[in-house]
Amino acid sequence: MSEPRWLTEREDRAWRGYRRMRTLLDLQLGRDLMRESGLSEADYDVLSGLSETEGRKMRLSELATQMLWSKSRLSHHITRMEQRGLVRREECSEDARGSVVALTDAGWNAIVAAAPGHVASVRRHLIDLLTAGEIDALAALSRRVVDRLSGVRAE
Amino acid sequence: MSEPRWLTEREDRAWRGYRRMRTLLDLQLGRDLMRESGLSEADYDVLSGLSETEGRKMRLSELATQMLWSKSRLSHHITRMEQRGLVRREECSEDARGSVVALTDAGWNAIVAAAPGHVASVRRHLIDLLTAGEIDALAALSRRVVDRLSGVRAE
DNA sequence: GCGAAGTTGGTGACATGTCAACTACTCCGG
DNA sequence: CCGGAGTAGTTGACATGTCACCAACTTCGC
Repeated sequence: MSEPRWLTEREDRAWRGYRRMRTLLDLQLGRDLMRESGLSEADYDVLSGLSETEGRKMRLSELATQMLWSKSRLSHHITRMEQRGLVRREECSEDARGSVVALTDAGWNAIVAAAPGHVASVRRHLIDLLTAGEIDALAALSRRVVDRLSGVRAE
Repeated sequence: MSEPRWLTEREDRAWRGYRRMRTLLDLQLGRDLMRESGLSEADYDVLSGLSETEGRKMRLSELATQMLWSKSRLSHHITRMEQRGLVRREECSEDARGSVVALTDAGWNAIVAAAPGHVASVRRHLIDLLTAGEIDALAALSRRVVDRLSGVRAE
């Protein structure tokens, strides 16, 4: 076992910076969103995912895959959102094992009401602080990281 | 209320990319770490923070501030780590309200054993996939975001 | 010194996420 | 058509984090 390649000072700045940003940004965006619309980020993501699909409904497993959530997590969360009237479970006609999550009117209204404020919050705390070059760098770099991780199931 | 400034396509790529990266990277790093050393990322961060201080001990509130954790969260987590023998609570001589968290030998050994693998994991899944320019861009951009959020307590 | 106000850390109730079964169904080779 | 393997979703037990509140202590104005 050879001496590990520790991070250089520059690499360490990037790594620690990324971690701090992640923590603070999440917290702030979540707070803003909750205060303005009573939704958690998780709620917002579910509603947002559904709102973008044809018919505003989707198979549970498809939604879970798209969101990178476990089926269990999504199932629990959908149960809670269903109790709040934001979504509705429907039977799946093609596959009797499956179920479909559909946006209710209340859910649609909630996402429509929340979106402008949320985008503004994302701009205020992140996007508008970045140069055009940084925007593109962030997109490129995260794309590369995500692609590699998506290909590698376990290592 | 005017039409909100939605994200442009480039901005959206950066934002969604960032979010996916965050989710996948966390998951993978956490898995690697847990498999190789039996520590969660939270455990690692606590041990790492303590290991870098003079005397390997720190006030609870100081550690919480540095880690950007709530005192409550840290208190709960320290209780759990204490039960596993990784840290120890000590009374604070200067302030009888306070307490000090100290690294035990087991905790020190755990972080020393875990660090090389964790750094390798961070390199493999993030740092080594980035160009030098991207490293610096990430450091600069996260610095800016963090600074702004640290100044703004509530908005 | 004293009492109000702030700080420190701990606690319990609760929200959320993970993991490992489990049920019900589909798919496929023979 | 049957039986076993695989898949979809649910569930319960448990780990973790949040929030509100409390007790103990410090600090500060008077």
